[in-house]
Amino acid sequence: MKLDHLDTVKRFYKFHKRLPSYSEMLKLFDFSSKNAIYRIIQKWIEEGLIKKDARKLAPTSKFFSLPFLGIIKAGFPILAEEDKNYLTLDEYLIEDPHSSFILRVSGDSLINVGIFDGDLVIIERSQQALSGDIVLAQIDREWTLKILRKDNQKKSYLASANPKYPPFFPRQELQIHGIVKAVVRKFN
Amino acid sequence: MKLDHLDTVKRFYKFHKRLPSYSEMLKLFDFSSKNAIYRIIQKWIEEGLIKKDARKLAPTSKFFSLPFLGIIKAGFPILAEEDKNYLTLDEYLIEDPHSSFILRVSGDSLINVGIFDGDLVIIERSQQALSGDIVLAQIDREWTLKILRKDNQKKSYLASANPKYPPFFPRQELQIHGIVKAVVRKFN
DNA sequence: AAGTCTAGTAAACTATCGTTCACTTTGTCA
DNA sequence: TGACAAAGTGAACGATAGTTTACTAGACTT
Repeated sequence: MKLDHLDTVKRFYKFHKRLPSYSEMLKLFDFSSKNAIYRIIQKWIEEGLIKKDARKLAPTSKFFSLPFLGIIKAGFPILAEEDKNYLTLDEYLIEDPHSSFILRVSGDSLINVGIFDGDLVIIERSQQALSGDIVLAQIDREWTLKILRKDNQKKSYLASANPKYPPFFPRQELQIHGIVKAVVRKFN
Repeated sequence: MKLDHLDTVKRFYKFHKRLPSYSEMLKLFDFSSKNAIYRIIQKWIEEGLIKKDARKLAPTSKFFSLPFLGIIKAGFPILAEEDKNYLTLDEYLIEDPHSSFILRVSGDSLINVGIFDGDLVIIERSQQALSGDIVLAQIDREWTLKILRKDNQKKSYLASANPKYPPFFPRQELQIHGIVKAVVRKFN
């Protein structure tokens, strides 16, 4: 597969975590006039891959992102949605980076909600957890990841998402430290 | 929660997709000498949040990433791993951005491998799929997302990960278009 | 064959970049 | 209280940034 100029810039970005300057692109593309670069950049700007503010280059999210092809209905053909749809996972999954962190899950107590042993969960420190939320909690001083439930007396307790484990009622106290906002699993 | 200088820069980055220049930081931090900025940047470089190459600033992955706190074993306390561990989801999940794309899954045929209705899957166009891989395939011209199996005669067929669906043997042809590399699910 | 696009070269320009040096203010700790 | 370090000011520096204009060679029309 041959690399065009955009691929070269993406490679540069991946390695350096920044866009190359015009003079750097001169070398990368083996050109000898900055004007050639200027024109190429203009084209990318029109295509929405790059933008400029205050005369400085910056990538757009289209630059980073993967094509989002559409929905696959098991048993049905692909419904390819709008042609130009792109997605950056970090942006999609993490709404408030400031108050979020990642944990690896060990154990099978949440398999029924599709959280498996080894999965990563993104947790947001949060004030208010609702019944049904999957929460990082401390129940009687012991940390755990479970589903928050409130019974009809509004008393909170924790439930597993695996029928083989019973619900946990706090003896003394139940502290909610965060809400699971997303799960992520990598195969292999 | 009060914003320190680093937070301000992160906000700027999130919005502009680039780091602010020294003069821009002057305004952001309300300083009046570039030297003050210079010193702050030096500190961030020592902390590994920012780096410089060819006199140009660039963030490191530590800059973007969420703290990876460790493993939570259901029923056991948090095992907080090494203090400084960071993770960027895009980098973690997508190995080859060039040949990857995203699809939203509709249907329950893969629930047993933890892929639910509405989840996003990251698919890599790939030459070689192994038995057991979850693949995007075309079986007798119909697109689907299933588990690839090979029987003892090395004949390929597709299986669901839901016992209520039978395996699919191709009448004429079976084309593998990609392998599912990761799943991602957002709550709410 | 003439005319028009496209993609590149070459050179000059200003603004801003990140750096450096010398000095001043503020805070901390003995 | 005095000393020292940390944090900020202010000004000057050369290097590089992105932009602009003018020109050229090849490819595509018609």
